Amino acid sequence: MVSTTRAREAACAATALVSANSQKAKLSTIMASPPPNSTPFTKPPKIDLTQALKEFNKMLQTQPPPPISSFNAPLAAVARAKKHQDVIFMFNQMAGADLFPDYIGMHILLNCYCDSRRVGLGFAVMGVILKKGYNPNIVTFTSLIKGLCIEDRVGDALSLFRKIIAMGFYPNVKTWGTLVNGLCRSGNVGIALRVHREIRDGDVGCGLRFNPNLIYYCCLLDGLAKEGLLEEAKELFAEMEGRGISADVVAFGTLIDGLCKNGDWEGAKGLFFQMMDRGIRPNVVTFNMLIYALCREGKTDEARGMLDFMVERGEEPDFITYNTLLDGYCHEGRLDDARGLFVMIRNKGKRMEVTTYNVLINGYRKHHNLEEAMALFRDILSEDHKPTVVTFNILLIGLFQAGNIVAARDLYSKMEGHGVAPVSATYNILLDGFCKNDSLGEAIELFQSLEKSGYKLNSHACNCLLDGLCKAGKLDEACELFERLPNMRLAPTPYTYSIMINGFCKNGQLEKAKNLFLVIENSGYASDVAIFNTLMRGYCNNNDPANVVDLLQKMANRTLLPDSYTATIVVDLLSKTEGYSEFLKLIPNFSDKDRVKMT
DNA sequence: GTAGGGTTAG
Repeated sequence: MVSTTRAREAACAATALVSANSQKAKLSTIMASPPPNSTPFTKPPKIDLTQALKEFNKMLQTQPPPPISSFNAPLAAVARAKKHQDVIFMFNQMAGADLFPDYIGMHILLNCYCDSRRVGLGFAVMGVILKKGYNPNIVTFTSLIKGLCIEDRVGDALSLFRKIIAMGFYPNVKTWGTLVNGLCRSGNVGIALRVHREIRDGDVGCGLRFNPNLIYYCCLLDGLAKEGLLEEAKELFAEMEGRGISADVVAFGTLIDGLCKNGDWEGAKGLFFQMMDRGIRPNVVTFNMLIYALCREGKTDEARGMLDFMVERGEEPDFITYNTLLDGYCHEGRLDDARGLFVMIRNKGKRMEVTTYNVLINGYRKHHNLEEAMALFRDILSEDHKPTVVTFNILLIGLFQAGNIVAARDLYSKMEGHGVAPVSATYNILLDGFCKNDSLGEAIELFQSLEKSGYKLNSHACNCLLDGLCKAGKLDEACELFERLPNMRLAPTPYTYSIMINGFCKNGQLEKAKNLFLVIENSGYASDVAIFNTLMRGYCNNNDPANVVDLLQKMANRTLLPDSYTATIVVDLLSKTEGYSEFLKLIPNFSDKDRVKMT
């Protein structure tokens, strides 16, 4: 939890960072010179896909066909561009011409399946490799481990890793990196760290030599930092450097970002200076992280200072820099400053990103200035930009919030003409908007027409309509839809249950509310605090304090923490009912001040 | 010619 003191320190640190002239002077000398120890990570050259495909098609038509191995280069090029569908299409074309890939080609296909969440087919390709009399190697297994991680089959990935070691294969830094990165990305940072220690300390046997590199460490570092395990991250950073692997701008950036997001500005600042002392230039990403962190703390002035500072240092801000600061201003309600920045960006003469417009439009929308928001929308059109679906979504929300259903309808009807297709979020906005603007009929109509057209509606869409139906007192229709959810292959969310319970309560059907609650309880579904709150609110409003207390007791028994909404119910209960205050004290969780968060 | 590829917004 970020404390206010921390936030204040953060602001001071950042101010110091941008305002202290001596430091600035020092920084400028350091940063003007090229990094002394730079071993920059060089991105692979941009692949000319058109060229690769042309080459491929030419080979495909050549008679007699060229050696099979010559197909691998274009296949690899398209695979590297992550165009998995295209790669598979290419293999199909080859099959159509009776061309069967060689060992390398089969690995390209296998990896392609693994990357596109079809690890099963990856294993099938390995089957073919074996059938053809080849042996899988560590490359084969590395791809499969990645595929398993992508599909969240972490246990399988780990057991495959151990199995291949037992079979005498030697995982290398790429295999470890794949496994550790896959574990981190699938939310298993703790396991990733354990595996790392296991590999590092040699427990995996087989005489493995642990020779990690910067990329390997960065994967794990990022995982730890994102998970908020900063102590572990710092330790790992030290371990890495202790092995003679010097951090670069990315490694520093990863840790700095983690510290920022954890509110540790002193630590972040320290690292930032340490990095510059080493002659490693912060790049636009580093600055963007700092600007974001400052904005999040509400320190937009310091963030602006940071922007000026980076420009002074000759680092070009990108659209993320601008969007971040713009959003910071909007968040604070400083729409004039936002507009000023926006104009400044526009005057730079570079092509604006539509996302930049979207940020400002959303700012105006949030602060109920629909006129400015719409004016910006017209700017997008007149400046020959293309609005995105996000632009429309923001404006639709604004128009519905303003109760301007006519304009919302009109805008929606114009989307297609702008070449923008609605997405599920758009439909949800419409359904919710119609319901909340006394146009339940229109919401139902839209819902039905979407269903009829075979559009896969999501739970959120159903929730919108369910809420609309309940609030309009159409309980029977709501129940009908609720019962239809399984047919639509949708599972009710906690919010769905709350809507239904609330609907019953509001219409005086407390018994039905309770029954649904019991169904949820008995189905083994973990009720969340919101579901309890809804039912308790219903009892409270119906002057049934005994049942409220009963539910509070139930919550306590399963250590479900009350929230601020629970608190309002309790306050309400105490204000209108005498004799319950003593009883409430007996409820363990509620009387334990360390566990109750009622802020 | 096949495997990991790392930091930033919404």
